[in-house]
Amino acid sequence: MTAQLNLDDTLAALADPTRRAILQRLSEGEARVTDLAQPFAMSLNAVSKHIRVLERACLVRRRRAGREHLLSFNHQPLDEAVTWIEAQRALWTARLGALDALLQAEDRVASPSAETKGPAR
Amino acid sequence: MTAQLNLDDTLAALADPTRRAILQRLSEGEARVTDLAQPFAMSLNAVSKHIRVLERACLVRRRRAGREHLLSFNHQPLDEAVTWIEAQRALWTARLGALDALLQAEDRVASPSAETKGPAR
DNA sequence: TTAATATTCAACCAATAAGTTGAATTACTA
DNA sequence: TAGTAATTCAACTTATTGGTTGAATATTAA
Repeated sequence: MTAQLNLDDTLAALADPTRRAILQRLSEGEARVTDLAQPFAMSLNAVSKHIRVLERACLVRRRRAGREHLLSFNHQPLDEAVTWIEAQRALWTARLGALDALLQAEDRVASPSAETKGPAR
Repeated sequence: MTAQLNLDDTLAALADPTRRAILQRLSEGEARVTDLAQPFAMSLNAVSKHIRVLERACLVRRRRAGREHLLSFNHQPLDEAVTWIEAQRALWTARLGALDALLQAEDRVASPSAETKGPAR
């Protein structure tokens, strides 16, 4: 029931400027729903909904203290997101490396002797 | 008109497993729309739409060669995304560092000789 | 020229997202 | 106890998403 870590939810949660601003605020420390809502031009309810999205993505945790709900930042899903993105970049640069090696190999073949390739004419 | 780099679009584009799979494939090299669609259980049209979303996010580029459209991976928006995420983590750990320092300072006051500062009582 | 291939465009549908307003719940405070 | 504060719940609206099918547009091949 703990709405386990899920890249789809994490990235979707991050894909909204309001939610990113909320997270940014929370990465400086705990805050109440009302505090989080204050900077925004939307209703408290709207912010409450955004918070719920962040919770579903496990990016924020909630602790109740009387009538106040104290939200806090959880970095764990961010780690997962970065891991995925970095893996893509790694693949990409690996491929560029391989391509580069290939081109160099072609050079070694193409330059010394002549006339080996080309559409000629 | 080049649909400039935008974190919202980037993260929203990444928040879908089909699109991530497409990107993963493209990070190994160029491919046609049909090639990209082949592994999926959905229509070609659906994949075509996913590609359009990735293009809007500048995560893929398109080059036409006759009737074929050759798609390729562009890492730049990923860099931006990682930059944002890392910034949050940095804030977070900075705050934890500060909190830690604070707690240590309190320790120094509370345990040994006492009486150097603090709200006393 | 005709047929097949690669791709998009257009219209549609169901589900979800993002916001609203108003009412309900729960916990403090005077 | 009565009122107010902090928050969610419920219902509703509008826009977007992710998928479908069928037709249109180019380009290549027979």
